[in-house]
Amino acid sequence: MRKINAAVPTDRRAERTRTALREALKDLVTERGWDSIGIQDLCERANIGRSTFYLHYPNKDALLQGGLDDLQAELRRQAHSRLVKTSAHEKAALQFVYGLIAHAHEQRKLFRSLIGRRSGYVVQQRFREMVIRLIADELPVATEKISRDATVRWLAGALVELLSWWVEQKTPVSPEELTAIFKELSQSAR
Amino acid sequence: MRKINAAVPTDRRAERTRTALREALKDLVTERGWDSIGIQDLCERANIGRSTFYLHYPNKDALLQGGLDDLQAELRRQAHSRLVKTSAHEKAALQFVYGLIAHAHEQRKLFRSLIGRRSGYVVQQRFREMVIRLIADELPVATEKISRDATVRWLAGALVELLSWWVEQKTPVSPEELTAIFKELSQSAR
DNA sequence: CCAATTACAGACACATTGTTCAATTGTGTT
DNA sequence: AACACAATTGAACAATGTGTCTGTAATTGG
Repeated sequence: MRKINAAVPTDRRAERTRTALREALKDLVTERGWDSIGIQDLCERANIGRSTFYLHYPNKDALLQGGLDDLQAELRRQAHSRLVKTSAHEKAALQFVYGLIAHAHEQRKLFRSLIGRRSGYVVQQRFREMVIRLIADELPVATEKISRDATVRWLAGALVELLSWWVEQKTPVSPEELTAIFKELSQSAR
Repeated sequence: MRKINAAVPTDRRAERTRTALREALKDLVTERGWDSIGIQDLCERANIGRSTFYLHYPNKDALLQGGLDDLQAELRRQAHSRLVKTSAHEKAALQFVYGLIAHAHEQRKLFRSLIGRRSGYVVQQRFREMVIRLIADELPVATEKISRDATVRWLAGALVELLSWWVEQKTPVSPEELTAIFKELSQSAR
């Protein structure tokens, strides 16, 4: 394995190379999914020599990993800023759900490649973990005998799958409707 | 692509070859996950010539799909036989759920590698698709305004995620309890 | 301007995939 | 038991992709 400078590049060329690679990754994942993408393809799309790739990342996963941190940070930021905007007297639990759904609505294409059928495992996994954390934060403390963890996972799985169904619909229902559907279906969890 | 005889083999040799391959797949997935397994490895483990593999399956995915198809068929069979036994006024849907959970219980290690953290994308995807099919078959026809597809996906996501939580627990609740939990949580879908 | 860093194309060894083929072995059938 | 046929085998093959290494050219920061 070769030594990789994983830190923030000080050189403009390195900077350009990396952003080009990340853009290429985003595009290609959106178009063709994760598995079918080769390093060849990434480099061609990014207009980068293939050997240059290995100067920055040891493999495909590392590239994804790098980009994903940023993405997740942004998702959380956006979701959070939406959350604060919702009025304080709407004290219903799982307020973030509408925010998340609305966000998925605006960035439909991105979400399709994120959680849709063709995305990669790492991405889906991360996204699910994020939703699990969000739900774990907001779910009222369990009163019944059903394990809270179980409920959280159950709810998160349902939400993610519902979302991934939704973003692939051609003429989807509105974000408000979807939120209503989800809350209606999930009322047993309250 | 070569022509594959996908039908039930009439020849014992073909029968043996296929079961050997499926056993090898099960073992190897349990040991090493999905991604790192090559067709080489499968054939060595199954004691099969590499070219023989391609006489039966076009690729790794197809082998997995075949195994999952069997599982699906068996779960359906179980569910059906249960259904006849249950009294006519207990028209409970989703009979297969207990079968699936019990199966996951018996083959805990396999399921951990199948749907747990270490598995690959393809496996999870295929598994989820199977659950979606099973649910789609058994879910009562929708009466409300909520789209049936949405309900199916919602339910499938919840079940799969609950399962994947369960198989990673150290001291898990019993299969019966888990089934009860699932039905309790999902009652809004009925 | 200069030294250091980065990019590049090309070539290399290596692994994996999927196909083909002739020879051999096992099977179902009569 | 003998037959025709289907399955298996190992070897060889092209094609593709990966990761590494080289010498050279181009950009960069100082």
